[in-house]
Amino acid sequence: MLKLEDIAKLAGVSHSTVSRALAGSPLVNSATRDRIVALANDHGYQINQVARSLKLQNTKTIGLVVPELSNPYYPKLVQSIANYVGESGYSLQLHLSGNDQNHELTNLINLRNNRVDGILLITGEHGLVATDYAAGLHTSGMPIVFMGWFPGAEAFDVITGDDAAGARQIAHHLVDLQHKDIAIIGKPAHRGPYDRTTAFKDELAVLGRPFNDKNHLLVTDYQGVVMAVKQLVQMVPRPTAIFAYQDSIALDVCKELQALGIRVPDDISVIGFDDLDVASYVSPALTTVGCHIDAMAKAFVMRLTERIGAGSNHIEPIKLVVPTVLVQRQSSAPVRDA
Amino acid sequence: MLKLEDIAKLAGVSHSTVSRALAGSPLVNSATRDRIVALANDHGYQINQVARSLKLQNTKTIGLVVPELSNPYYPKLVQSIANYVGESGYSLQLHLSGNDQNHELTNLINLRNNRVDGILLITGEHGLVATDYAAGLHTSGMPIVFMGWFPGAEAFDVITGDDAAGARQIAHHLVDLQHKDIAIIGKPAHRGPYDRTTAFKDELAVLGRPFNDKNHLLVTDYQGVVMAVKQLVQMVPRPTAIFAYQDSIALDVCKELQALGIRVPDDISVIGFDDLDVASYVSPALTTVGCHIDAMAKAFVMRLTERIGAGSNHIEPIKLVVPTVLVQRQSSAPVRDA
DNA sequence: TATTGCTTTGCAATCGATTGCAATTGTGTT
DNA sequence: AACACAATTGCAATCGATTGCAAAGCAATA
Repeated sequence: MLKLEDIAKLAGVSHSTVSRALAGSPLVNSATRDRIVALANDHGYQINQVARSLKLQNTKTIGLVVPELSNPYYPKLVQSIANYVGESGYSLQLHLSGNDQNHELTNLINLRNNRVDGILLITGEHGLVATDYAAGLHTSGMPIVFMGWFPGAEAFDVITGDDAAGARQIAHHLVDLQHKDIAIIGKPAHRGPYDRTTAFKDELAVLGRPFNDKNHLLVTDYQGVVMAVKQLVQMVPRPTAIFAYQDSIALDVCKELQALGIRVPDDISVIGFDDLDVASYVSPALTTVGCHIDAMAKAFVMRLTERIGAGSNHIEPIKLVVPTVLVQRQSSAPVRDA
Repeated sequence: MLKLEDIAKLAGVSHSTVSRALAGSPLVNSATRDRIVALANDHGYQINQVARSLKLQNTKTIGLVVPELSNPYYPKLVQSIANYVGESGYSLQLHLSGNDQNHELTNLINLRNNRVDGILLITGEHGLVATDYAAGLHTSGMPIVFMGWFPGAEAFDVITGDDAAGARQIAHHLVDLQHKDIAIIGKPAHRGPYDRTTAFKDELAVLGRPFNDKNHLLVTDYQGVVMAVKQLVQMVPRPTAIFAYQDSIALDVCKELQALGIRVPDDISVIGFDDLDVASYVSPALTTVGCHIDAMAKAFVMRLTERIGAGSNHIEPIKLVVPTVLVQRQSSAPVRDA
């Protein structure tokens, strides 16, 4: 692999001059520069970014920690993030923290060893796991921006979808459709007070339809959904609408209801949260709430590059909340007359 | 950020000794070693991988080039790849070449500048785009493994799903179900002679049901599918089965058929290719062909680490073909009596 | 005490770039 | 011809690690 020195010999100048020439420095005679650039091209010289990084103390690389890619929500996000990172002239180092995020700490240590210029961290079901280490990174000056809520997030740059607002939109939608007996199916909340289900219940109360907590079925996996749906259809009065904590659960719920011969939305309306691509494929297409993932990714990346650009200057942490949109499809309908 | 020198001062030794101690070298007195390691931990020393890379001439990083993540086939792959890459002790640098792969060359140049230890490249619709550059990398000794077929692939390590075999499985399946009037919907083939549709037609001929080429509708986007489906249902005789080149198209086909009041599979059977997650969510669940993505990813990564491990020794290129599985779901059924 | 040999440590070069400063060259002025 | 000044170029230090080789320390042996 050619290095500056080699081009320098070919051109009969010193490696300093080659370095300057390739960087387009005005300190080198333009004729010399052109000659050097031509030589470098002809011989296929390509800079050694590792050496450059060592000298300049930056790597032009951004680290991304994301739980996993099986849940279709993440790939959409990563796609957009990768595009913006690339556009900003950075390379992207991808680390998966895993479903249970047990690699989060290792991921961060790796990123620090690799001296990435900044870190984007997407939290998962368990919020932020490597809290202390992340905080240490932050105070030691490593630019880092989070996506997702977690306790203590106020001290950092955090971007989230407006979960609470989305939940409220769903509440309004169901009330508009005259639903009175409403159920929630979803995992226990790991994201703190701004949780979707909490806001949903609160808003129902505000709208004069206080939520009955025995209608909140806590499930965590497919088996749980199967059980919950069985239980739910036998309730008296039977709920006419179900709010599932996330689309993937909503899809399973629809499947189970249909398996039991119950029609969606004729008998029961089902609403999800996330607006996955799948949501529009299934039949009936799922009514759900989502936010503009690309806009979110853009803000995420831009905020980080700002921090990187600010160098060691202190920047006040901010919280960015991205608005949500209710996407009405076929799985929700007005309640039928009894 | 602490460096070896700093720990050396604290311990009252030279930075060489610290380097050896942290590397667990037997050349340093065990008492000294323990003291140094303790000091390093206490002060949170973390190695500078950039400097290490420069000296050792390796980065412990693998580059991955993949077209995009919106097509749900890729995230599954990337997820598995990322896991195996991590397990092997490497970091992963992710580059998206884009739908039309117009970033492929830039991606490769970047990876080379960054001196990754090896490259995994997943080709897309257009096969390999940056052919010359990739070949140059290969001959210059950069370990590189491809996934997907492209002209001239014989000279490199290539891993593919057994597209041809999968297509043949589908042909058999449809013939078993007594289908005679069969249509294909799919984009023009960019992957050369081993193309899915080609093998499909060939096998039908072998089975005594020669395919009529006017039943092959070439479409490239959603609008195309809409048109094609309209055209198809008016054919005389009307095809009783459709083979879609890939799941995403099959899903759109089902949607359109249903919109026109045609039942799947009662009136027309539809079969896809890829076995995306979505395929099992939709109604009716899609019959399709897939291969074990995780196994494929594993082979992909292992082959690359082998190449990296072999250093500059010449290794014969190999072609790895991963078998496919026919997944029978609800979208295919025996042809009805007229 | 001098010699040998082993264990442990440090010196200094090296990886390939960037850049402040000094040195060189060339041009214009008197 | 002598000098000032600007435009180019090169020297050498630096980034933070690894490692071959020399040197120092120490114990055992003659």
